[in-house]
Amino acid sequence: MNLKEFSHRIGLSPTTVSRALNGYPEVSERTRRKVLESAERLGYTPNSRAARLATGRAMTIGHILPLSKEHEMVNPIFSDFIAGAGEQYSKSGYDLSLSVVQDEDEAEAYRDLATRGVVDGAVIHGPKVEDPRIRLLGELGLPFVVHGRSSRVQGEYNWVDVNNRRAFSRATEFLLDLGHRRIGLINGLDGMDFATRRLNGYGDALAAHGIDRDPELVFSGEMTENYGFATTMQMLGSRNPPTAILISSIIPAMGARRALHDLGIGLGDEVSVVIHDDDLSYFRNEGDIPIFTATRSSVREAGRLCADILLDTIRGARDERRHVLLEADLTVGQSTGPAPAMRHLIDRDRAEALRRPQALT
Amino acid sequence: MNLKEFSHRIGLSPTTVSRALNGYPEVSERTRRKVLESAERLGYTPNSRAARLATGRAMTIGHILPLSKEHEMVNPIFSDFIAGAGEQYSKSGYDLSLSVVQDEDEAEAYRDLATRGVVDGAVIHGPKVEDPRIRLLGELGLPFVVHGRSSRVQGEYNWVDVNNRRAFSRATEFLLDLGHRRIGLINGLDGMDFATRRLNGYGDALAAHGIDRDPELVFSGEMTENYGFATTMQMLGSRNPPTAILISSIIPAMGARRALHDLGIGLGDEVSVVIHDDDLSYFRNEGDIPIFTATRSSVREAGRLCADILLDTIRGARDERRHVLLEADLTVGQSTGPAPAMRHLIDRDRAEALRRPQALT
DNA sequence: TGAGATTCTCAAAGCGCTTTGGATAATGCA
DNA sequence: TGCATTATCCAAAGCGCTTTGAGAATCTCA
Repeated sequence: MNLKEFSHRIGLSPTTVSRALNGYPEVSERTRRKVLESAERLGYTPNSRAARLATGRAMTIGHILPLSKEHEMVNPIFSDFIAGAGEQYSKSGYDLSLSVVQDEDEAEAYRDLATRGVVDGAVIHGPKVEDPRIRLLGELGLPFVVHGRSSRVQGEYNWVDVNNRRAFSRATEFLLDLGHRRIGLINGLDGMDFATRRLNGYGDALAAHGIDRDPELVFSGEMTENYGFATTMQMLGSRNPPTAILISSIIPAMGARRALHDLGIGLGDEVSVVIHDDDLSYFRNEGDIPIFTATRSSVREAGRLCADILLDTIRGARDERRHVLLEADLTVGQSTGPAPAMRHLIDRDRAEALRRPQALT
Repeated sequence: MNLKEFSHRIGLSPTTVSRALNGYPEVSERTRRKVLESAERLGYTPNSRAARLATGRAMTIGHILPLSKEHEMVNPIFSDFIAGAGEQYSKSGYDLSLSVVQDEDEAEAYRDLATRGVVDGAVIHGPKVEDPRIRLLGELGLPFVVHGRSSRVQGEYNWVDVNNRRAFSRATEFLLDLGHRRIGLINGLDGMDFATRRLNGYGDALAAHGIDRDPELVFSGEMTENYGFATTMQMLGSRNPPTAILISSIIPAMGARRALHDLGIGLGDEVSVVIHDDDLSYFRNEGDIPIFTATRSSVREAGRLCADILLDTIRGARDERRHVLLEADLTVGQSTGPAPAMRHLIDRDRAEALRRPQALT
């Protein structure tokens, strides 16, 4: 049933019905109630295709999921992020359009989304250090928000990011305090902005303690379980292995744990591990004492925030840019302890305190 | 720029331009080339909102991601599935609309998608044993495909499923052959169709060997790491622990491995584990000898197949239903071995052969 | 060369909604 | 009661595309 027929059936003009349904003030409460009721009863729902053409609004937000030919991998945080964002879209009556494209076609995909007029805004996932998509969306005039930031892009834009640098310098400092001096870093893919910031945070803390960064202890790659396994194996098999490792995600941390197990090395005991925990719904690092000592920041919450910001800029007249910087608190779990060589040196009470679970914010 | 302006600029009528762009035969090749070229040069792309209204086609497939208030968890296979399906949609010029809703609102969400006319078809994820969505979509007249099946729903419909029963009876038989008699099952959530089929396959194999199903060895729940840990702990802490465990996904298998490790029990040695592996991109069970002995079936491929089938039924005139039943081959990895009590009884050569990696199809 | 067939092009009518500008009915105030 | 407001409602004009039905142009072949 279309508007014409529906309005005719209930003895009103299409105009009035449309106004009643869309909450315009020109229609009396009594009429509005009657319209809503009849729509429910007769099963009338306005056709969105027509509404979108008439209003010029797509009522849809675009997300692009790029797949690279080599890696063929979907970012494991993607689904949690989208769940968070999608929740907010639903609440505001927006739809979510997801385009899966080969990564070399990504720019074209954004352009397409914009010119075809199927979205009112877009989200940029996984920004690189110098990400061309930011400029592109700016030129296209499509409102957008970045999940993360792009260090080498100047100009203002909307973003929601974790304070990666701070989180990783905090985590590194924590390990340094425990007496660790050789600390490995299993980081995300080179070129990703978050990976760079984390590397810097790690480097900052080491530098503050006068420790040189050993390139043999720093890895970058896609965060799979196997990657965590392989890098941990490599580090621990070297002639000068680390006593502690920082890992950028809980997924490679699974691989690291496997490596430690295979080598018969005690986690949190002989080798300490601190992870960054995105609080993935199927992989909770929880319990009285979490398994891993971790800097945690919910990626689902980041999704919600991105959505809120984007919807705000789409609806809002004011043209200001909005940012959110999330702090990732460090929570001590079972995976960290005093550096082996230090164990007898460290004050017993202090060591005990450091092992106790607590938010160190 | 719109069609009117564009066609005027290149000295043609809107009709001709539209036909040229949409590949109708009424336009000469020369004209078509000229139009395509000019569109490229002048940056004209037809407005999809208008096209959708005019054609009555949404050129969009709907997926619904339900979130339950209690679990708050996103199915970890979701992103890989969607990546597979999305790939195919893109190739065919279809968009993918993703609705994130509270699970109690799911039926309403499908209804909404259909009546608002924003999708031409939909995919049903994670069907229950008796799933009302199948009937609902049938009534709505919306083409759909189910990823999985629903045992207690009669009537024909499109689906793509893994032969779960066969996979799990195979896996169970494999363990029985290795001499295991007490075999645990860490299964998916009760009520899910796939979980029921897997339970049946497991039960079939046990029954064929005259073994009663011990309810204390069967668990159902959401497949998180912690779930795998907790159930494994519980089983191995009982007075009559299993010597082998079947696990429905690699995620809880991580938890099981953690439990074994914590208890100091050797994986594949003292306790054997067989998993079902969805071949998640960030969690590959690979290597010369895979870590886990597993029945494997790529969920990404299932996504591709679902998309193909759905697009086919949307475009195709013929009203036949289509099914795909995927067989999950068993591949032997490092996580299985002869049952401890049997070890001295089993012929050495045979045991060796069973440990060797191979597809047993 | 011209009739018929073929190829190409076009004007105009939707698709189902929103929204403007104006008409009508109801209400308030003197 | 009469006039000015105000509260309701409506007709009609788009939104930008597709597609029908038909006309103009070109081609084919006797």
